Amino acid sequence: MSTLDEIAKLSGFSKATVSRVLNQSPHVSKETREKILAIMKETDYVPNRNAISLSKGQTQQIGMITMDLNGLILSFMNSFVEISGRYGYQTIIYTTGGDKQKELQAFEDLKMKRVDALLILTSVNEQNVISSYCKYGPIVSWQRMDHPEIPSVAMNQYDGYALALEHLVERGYTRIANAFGRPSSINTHSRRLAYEQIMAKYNLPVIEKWYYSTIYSIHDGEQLLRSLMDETNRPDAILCSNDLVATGILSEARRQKLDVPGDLAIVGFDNSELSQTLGITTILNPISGQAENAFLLLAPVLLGRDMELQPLSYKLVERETT
Amino acid sequence: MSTLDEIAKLSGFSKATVSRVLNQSPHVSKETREKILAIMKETDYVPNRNAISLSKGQTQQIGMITMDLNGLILSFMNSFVEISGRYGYQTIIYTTGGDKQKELQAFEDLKMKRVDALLILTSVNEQNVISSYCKYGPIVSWQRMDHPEIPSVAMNQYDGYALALEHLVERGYTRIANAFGRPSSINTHSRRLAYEQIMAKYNLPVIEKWYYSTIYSIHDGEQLLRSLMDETNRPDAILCSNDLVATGILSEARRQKLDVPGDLAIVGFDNSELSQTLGITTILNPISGQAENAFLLLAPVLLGRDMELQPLSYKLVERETT
DNA sequence: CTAAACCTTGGAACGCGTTACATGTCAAGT
DNA sequence: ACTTGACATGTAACGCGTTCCAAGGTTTAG
Repeated sequence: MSTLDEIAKLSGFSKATVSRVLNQSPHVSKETREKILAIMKETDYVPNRNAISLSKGQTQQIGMITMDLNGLILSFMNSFVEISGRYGYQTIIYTTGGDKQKELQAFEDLKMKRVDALLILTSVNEQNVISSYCKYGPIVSWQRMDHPEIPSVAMNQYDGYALALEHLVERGYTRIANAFGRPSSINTHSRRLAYEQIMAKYNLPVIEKWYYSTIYSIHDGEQLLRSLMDETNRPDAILCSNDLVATGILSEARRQKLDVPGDLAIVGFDNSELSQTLGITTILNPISGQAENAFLLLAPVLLGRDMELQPLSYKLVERETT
Repeated sequence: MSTLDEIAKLSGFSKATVSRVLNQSPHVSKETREKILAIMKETDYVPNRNAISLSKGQTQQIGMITMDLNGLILSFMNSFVEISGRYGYQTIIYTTGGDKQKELQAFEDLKMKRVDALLILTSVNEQNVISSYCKYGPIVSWQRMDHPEIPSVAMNQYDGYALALEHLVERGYTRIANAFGRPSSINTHSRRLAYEQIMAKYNLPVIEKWYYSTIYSIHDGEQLLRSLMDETNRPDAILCSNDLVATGILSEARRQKLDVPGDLAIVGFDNSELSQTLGITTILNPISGQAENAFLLLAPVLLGRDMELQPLSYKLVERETT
């Protein structure tokens, strides 16, 4: 395997000139360039990425931190890999499984310059631990972060939730339950706020009993509906924190012979493939757009130029469950 | 940002000794080690990954090539990232979108030593093009490859398909249709073979008309069943190439008021999350096991030691569609 | 015809660890 | 007392491009 040095010797030019050829510098005469290129071809020369990274001080790699890989993250990842690839950046995955130590490894890799930047999808370390790594390279987050140095591309779910609520109210549903996720999360807070404000707007009762928390999965959704079946005064609609929960509720409703949307309306969140397949009304969460914005936020540092973020908005996707 | 050289100077020892401390070499006295470690802590020293990669000649990174990211690949990826991480390897994603040139980039990265090895999930380049890169590092494939130098962890689908067939026959279904994928693929070939042999074994008719090809997605499944509705002599069971197709057929069957499994039995393939959710009988494809085997196949070159592959087998997962 | 400007190319240091080989020391073995 | 060997540490080359600065040659403008 030949090296740049060998090409230099074979061609009779200096390493500097060979390097210029490699980097398409205009300061090389045509003949020289051609001679050197010919020799490169002959000797099957390929520059060594590690040497380049070492001397340039950057790797063209972006680390992506996530607890696990799931359907939602997939679409984010897809778009992010796509757009960053377009600018010559590779994406490298750090799945932490929620382990703080493992997650820290990603931050150490930023410090060691294995990656030029980090994208946090979900993280478990304290924010001040994370922010202490900001000096080593740009970090952006999907998940909302309360730190000025770490911008987040997550959207305020207030708008999306309000959209869903208005839709339900319009359709005549008044007894609306909420399946929230993590009770302390910012998203839950926004949703609750939206719920209370919209209900107030239409003079509808806010029933705190119908705030359900820590509902995340299909299974949680199934269980939630099952527990509701025993009650006499049941809600006539359930707003879910994601499409998985909506799926669980829907399949349990079918099992219980409830008419959807007659007896019960269901609204999911995210517009995942699952909701498309099953015909669940949901809120389109512009995830690809957020992924692109994540990269655009890194651009100032990575590419040295500001790039305008694209404006994003939630959309209601009406299907058969409302 | 301090360097190894600075640590050496500050501590009064040579670079070699500092390096030994870093690499936990036993040939350093306890006091020396402690002194050096103390100085490292003080100066917030972190070794530079690129320098290490350059001098060691390897990056501890494995590239994963795929046309796109989808549900099935997710579980493969999850396991692969997990096991390779356990041995200190990072995974870096190359999504090609089916573009040959983009895919070649991954192979060039192997040549340039950006990655130590490659894992092909789906590729579009000719096998002899791919195999010409074997000399630059180990390459394994999920997708079956007909090249001696590129081992594949894909399993012969004959067994899985036979399992599904035996199950259907046992249940009394005799008019069994096949929804195949790519007609020329090895998998389709194995499935067809299994079909013909099992049908022969039970003296059941093989109806070539019921070989459907290029059926991949939910949408394809829906369409297939719709077209079947017009026929007078309908199959009483459909074996699908994946769970997506089964999902499509199932939801269309519901729409058409067909009784599943009374009028029509459906068997999927892969045991994806979707099939679990919807209660589709399917064949469990041990994907995580294949992912682990993929890494184990790289182990001889990467870790310098042979590791035993784990034996894998298909399993029938009975649910509500048979 | 000369000075300023430009183009092409080279020299050498730099980025930062790793490692084969050499040296010096001290204790155990005979 | 002398050899053998284990152990701690140093020296210097190596891995491979990049880039700043300088220099020689040529063209252009005045």
